[in-house]
Amino acid sequence: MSKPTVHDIARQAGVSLATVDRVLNARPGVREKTIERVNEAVRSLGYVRDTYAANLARKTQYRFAFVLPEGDSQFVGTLKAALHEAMAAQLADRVIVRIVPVQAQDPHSVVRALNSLSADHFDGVAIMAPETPQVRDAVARLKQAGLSVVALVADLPTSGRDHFVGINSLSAGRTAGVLMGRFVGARPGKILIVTNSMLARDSIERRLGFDAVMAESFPQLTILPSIESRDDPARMEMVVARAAAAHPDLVGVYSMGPGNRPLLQALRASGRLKGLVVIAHELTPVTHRALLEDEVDAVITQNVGHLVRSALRVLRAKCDGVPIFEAQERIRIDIVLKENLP
Amino acid sequence: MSKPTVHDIARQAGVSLATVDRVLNARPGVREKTIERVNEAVRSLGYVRDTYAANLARKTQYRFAFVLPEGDSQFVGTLKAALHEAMAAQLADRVIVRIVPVQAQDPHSVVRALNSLSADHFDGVAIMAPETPQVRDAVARLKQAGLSVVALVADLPTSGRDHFVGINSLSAGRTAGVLMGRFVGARPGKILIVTNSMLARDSIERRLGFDAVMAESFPQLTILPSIESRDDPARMEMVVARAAAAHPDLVGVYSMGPGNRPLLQALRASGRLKGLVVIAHELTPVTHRALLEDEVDAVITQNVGHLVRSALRVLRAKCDGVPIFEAQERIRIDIVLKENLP
DNA sequence: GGATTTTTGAGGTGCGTACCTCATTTTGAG
DNA sequence: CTCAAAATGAGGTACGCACCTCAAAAATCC
Repeated sequence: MSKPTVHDIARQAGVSLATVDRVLNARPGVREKTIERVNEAVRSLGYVRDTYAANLARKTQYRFAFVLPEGDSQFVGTLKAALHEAMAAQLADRVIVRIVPVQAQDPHSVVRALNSLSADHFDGVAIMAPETPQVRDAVARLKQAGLSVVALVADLPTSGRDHFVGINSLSAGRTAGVLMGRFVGARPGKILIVTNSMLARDSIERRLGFDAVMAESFPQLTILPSIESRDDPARMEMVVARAAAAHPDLVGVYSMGPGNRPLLQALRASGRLKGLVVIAHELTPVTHRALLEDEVDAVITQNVGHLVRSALRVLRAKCDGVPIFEAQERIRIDIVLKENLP
Repeated sequence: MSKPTVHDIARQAGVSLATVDRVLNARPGVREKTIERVNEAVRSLGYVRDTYAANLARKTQYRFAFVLPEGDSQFVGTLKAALHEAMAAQLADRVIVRIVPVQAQDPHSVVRALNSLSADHFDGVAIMAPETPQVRDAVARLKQAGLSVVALVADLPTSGRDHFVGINSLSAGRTAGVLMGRFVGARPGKILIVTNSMLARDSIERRLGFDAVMAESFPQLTILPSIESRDDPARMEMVVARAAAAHPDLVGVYSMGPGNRPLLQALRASGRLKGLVVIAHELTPVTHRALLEDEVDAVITQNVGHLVRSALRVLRAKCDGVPIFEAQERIRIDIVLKENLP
């Protein structure tokens, strides 16, 4: 009738509770034949361990670290807010999270932070940082020490991380490209692409996706060389203003990453904003407001709530050694217009 | 250090465990002053009840019914699949769900189903059915009997349901309108709107949203009177074919509800499909495929996984009498293009 | 067949909470 | 002040599971 328990398994398999316990928790001292009998009972009864009761008994605390860029990035701000929210909501039971701020653009800072995380104090780490050889090695050390590691927002594919929680940058770039092409319409013109740094893997991939779609479907649009702001708002404003002035036939702007505030300021100052199709990434207070004001036409984003909840679920699953529920952990590429603002 | 327990509260408030228990579970026999003391301790320690331990002790089972339209609607199919998935994944602990199929277009069938749900067998109900006076009364009876009721996908605003899990139809219609207008571009022409029935509240609201955007921003487009299929695939094919033939200057089609398969078939047969902007609702195998084949330009949808998980969470929260976490329960209006297909 | 090792059983404890019973103390009314 | 009623305390049991110990049974070896 109701959920089978360990007692039911013991009865079904004709063994004692202690033996069931040994099998379920992979403790030694059980004959292969008996293990089979118990597993058979588990299968036939459809037993699933009550993880909450288990954790209650085990009085485990999942200790996770979130390595996040410090500074005044609005996206990271919303991410942190979502993290606190997820913890406050009882969602994340028995989970204690420590946020470890790093200077993301400085690999040494990241490595120092990662090396400070020992298995004595943490069971898992979520890392949002650009991929560098040093970071890759540090992740390998963490894995060696027995920690679970997930990459957050930006993937660390060669690092041996357990999982990546985030969206596919190529698809995100393609999505931005299609929206740009269709929103601009038939008129020819130039497209400006702005980013923080074209060295980051996700910038490269977004650009690749964007370019591919443009070449396939919108040949009437010319893409200008990327403009890099290098984390400097003043520089962003200057180069954008210059580009706007230099290209009277500009029809669209694609902002691939952070720095939307100075970008919009420069475009406003240029007096060209209303005539341009602007596509930006990440829904933050700035882009939210810009959507409402019709300054930005579309925002490609990922739900930060999903990001952190997925990261927490995956870390827990990895610690428990249970499989993850792939369909739930796929982060979607959200398209936000003024009309479907959350 | 770690999470405070009832023991900590008892100590802090200077009362016994029994008294804490009486206060926390609203049992009688405690002086107002003492209740205050305990609540004060709860607040100062930041105690939150461990709901899993609580349910373990209480050995409650949450018994929920999902009243869903029967028939071969693809959307309902994906919804059921998501429901089974959510139950299979240990997400829905201690929750047993029974799916109650009804003939959604027949109010009597719905009412009969609702009346069959007694408080002896169920703690809550999620209902996906059109709003009618009979349904409203049946919901009132359920509420009276002490069941929690949430409306699913289609709201029952006047019924006294506890919560609505779904998207705002007006916004969904506006979103479709903007995409239609911008994708069509500058060329003038006619827009065809197809739906199951213009009597359903959500059809009406989607249409209102769509029309409003069109009138505001895309005056060059003319909207034809809605075509209703009345759940009849053959009728759908016929009326769509006729409309396609009658309007050579058709530039777009907005499908507001079910029936995408016969709609697309008719459009294919008319030979006009490739030249039209087609916007449809709900991501199903049919619309998924149509996106991949460039037959449909955009799909407005809601994540069925979110829908069912949200419904389950809300029902649980209502049964527990705890507040719901609004931000997490807001279902987003997803825009799906070929490029950001999940 | 006897000694040794391996496997199994029986039972207890605790996790945080609910719910119960039975004293004991405190309070308020007369 | 007395006495009944109300409020509180002390303690137990259970939920499903993990983890522990010690004894008993079974298998294995020589």
